[in-house]
Amino acid sequence: MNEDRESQCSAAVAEALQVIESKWAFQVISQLYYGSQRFNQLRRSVGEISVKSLTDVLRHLERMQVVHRHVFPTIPVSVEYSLTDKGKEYRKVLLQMREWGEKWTALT
Amino acid sequence: MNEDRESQCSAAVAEALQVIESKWAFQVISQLYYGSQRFNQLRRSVGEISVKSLTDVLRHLERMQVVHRHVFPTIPVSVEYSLTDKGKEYRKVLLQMREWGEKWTALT
DNA sequence: CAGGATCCAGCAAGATACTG
DNA sequence: CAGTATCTTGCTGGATCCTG
Repeated sequence: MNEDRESQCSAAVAEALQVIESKWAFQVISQLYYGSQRFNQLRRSVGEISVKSLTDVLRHLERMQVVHRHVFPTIPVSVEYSLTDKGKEYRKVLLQMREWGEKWTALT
Repeated sequence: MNEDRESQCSAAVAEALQVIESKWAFQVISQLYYGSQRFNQLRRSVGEISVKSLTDVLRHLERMQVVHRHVFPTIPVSVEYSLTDKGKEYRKVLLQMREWGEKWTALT
């Protein structure tokens, strides 16, 4: 039986799903495709997101190794967020979504 | 400026994201790849899902035209759920997720 | 500036009981 | 069988205040 294969596949998809589990994740990732951004900068460009939500999603993406956090010891400190290679390659998933979305929304 | 292009792209991705917005959607869709299933049948194969949650996600997927609902006027009635063409093609997205997931979880 | 801590409202989602 | 209706609750996520 190929239950192992099954569950492995599910696990892989689950991992990908986790990335965008938060409703803000997609927007954050999209913004970071334009280049690294600082916290408040990101906050503004994303739009109506609370401090808590942004930190939450950033911590989440950081743990998933999709986003990298770089602290500059200036005064006051500044922190830059950028996509890791893993994060950059997630674009493929998003592009596939876009392709699907465009195909099926076109013929409403 | 290409803001239109931008927002169109976002909308397309948003559409795709909506499909799996519910945490059960992925499981339901996966099950339906095996073929159409009836309500309680689906309930059992998905696992620990409440009646409400299952009806909710099915209604949602139905409105997104990802799932088709077919009622057989037997006594008692039986209802079969299956994937539409739009739903079947969503597999591409899932496969892309799987590919990404497998690549990056392999090297933990 | 970049968050940590806390408080609270609102909704998601489960359990349960009932129906055509 | 395939739901609907209702009640209840746990957790999400926003607002606010505070700190290194």
